[in-house]
Amino acid sequence: MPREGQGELLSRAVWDVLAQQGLERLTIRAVAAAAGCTTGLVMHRFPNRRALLRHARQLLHETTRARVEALEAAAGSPRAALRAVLHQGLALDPQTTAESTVWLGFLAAAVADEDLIAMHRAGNRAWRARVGRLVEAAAPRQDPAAVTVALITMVEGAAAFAAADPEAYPPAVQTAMLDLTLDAFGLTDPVG
Amino acid sequence: MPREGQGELLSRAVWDVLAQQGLERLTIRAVAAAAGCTTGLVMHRFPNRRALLRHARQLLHETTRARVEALEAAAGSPRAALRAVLHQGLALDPQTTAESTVWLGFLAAAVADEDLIAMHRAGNRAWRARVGRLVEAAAPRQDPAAVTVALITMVEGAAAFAAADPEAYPPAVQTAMLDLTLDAFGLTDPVG
DNA sequence: CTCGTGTCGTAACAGCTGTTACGGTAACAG
DNA sequence: CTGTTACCGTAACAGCTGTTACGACACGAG
Repeated sequence: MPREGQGELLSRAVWDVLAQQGLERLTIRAVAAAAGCTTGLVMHRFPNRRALLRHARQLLHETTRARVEALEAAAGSPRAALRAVLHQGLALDPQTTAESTVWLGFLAAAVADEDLIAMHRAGNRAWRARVGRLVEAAAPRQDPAAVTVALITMVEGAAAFAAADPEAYPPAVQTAMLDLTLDAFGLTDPVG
Repeated sequence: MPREGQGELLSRAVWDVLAQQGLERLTIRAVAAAAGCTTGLVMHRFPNRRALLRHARQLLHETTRARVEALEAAAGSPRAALRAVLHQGLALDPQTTAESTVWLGFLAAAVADEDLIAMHRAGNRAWRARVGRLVEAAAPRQDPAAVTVALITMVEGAAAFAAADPEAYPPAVQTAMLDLTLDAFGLTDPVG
């Protein structure tokens, strides 16, 4: 029996319930059912429901951060890195669409949870700082700080819109919007 | 006893609970307490909880739409109208900040509610079409459709970020971001 | 083998949930 | 005044919630 990966298993079950059934049905019994176990294992692994949500939230943050760092390391130029990092924040496939829904659920749950809102703020400020560094390295035409805020709010809003209405915001629309904005900010290399 | 305004009174109570206590504590008893009545009045006015949420959701949509239409009618030019309409979508004061939180709560609740997600899509598409008309009238440098998507996703994302972390996204940051983006899209009049 | 320990399923608990049924009461018609 | 009707507070119901207590089982130590 895996003792190590069960925290992660339960956190992924939290994601599944959150993405498919929403925040209101995010109960311990639903999580246990999604994980294929009983509530006994859940309560044995976590002291209470809030701790389970915190772990799932932090694991989501670390997962996306690892993916972003890999993309950033694999990019050939600062501008390519910026585009790749922003690109993965959109809702372009079932994976990232579900992630956006889960992220939104956690944010809505954070309204009444002091720990969740603190985790959101820490993660969001780190994300903003990371994109800010990439923007500065990419040398935009305008103020890098304002450009950074414009880009991250746009990406997150687009992911939320696309998750809630995939037909109205298909991948082509999202990528066209992102590339157009990057170009308007002078963050794309001239074609040639 | 007001028979007419009680639906609106209860819907505003729904907003209050949603903004201050979050989606998880949005119970009929909490709504009744916020409205200063008992559950009997709530269940007499609405057949069930979902109908109450639907009414509150639709009232929020109509409220913002009326405000947007007034701003649009009062603007002197298409570009001024566009900026005013986008400006009111940001979270710049307690009023609009709470609205953003409530909007986000409804969107999170819509994951498991077929009616709410349908209402969101209808409202969002109407909003997108409205901004699209303003963008076209304002004659941007780039593709109006893509510019429209960029602007509405950015505004909604900024409102969500600001509602969740007001210190990191003060009004000056949001407005600077919006004006910078409008300028980058060629949607601001030259200063003179 | 026995024993202890960690793991986890089962069952129960109190509390809260949406919803329903019922009773009182105010307003209004005659 | 009486009777009717709509309104709404009170109380209850079954069901679900998070959490706890307890027992079964596996497994390694001695």
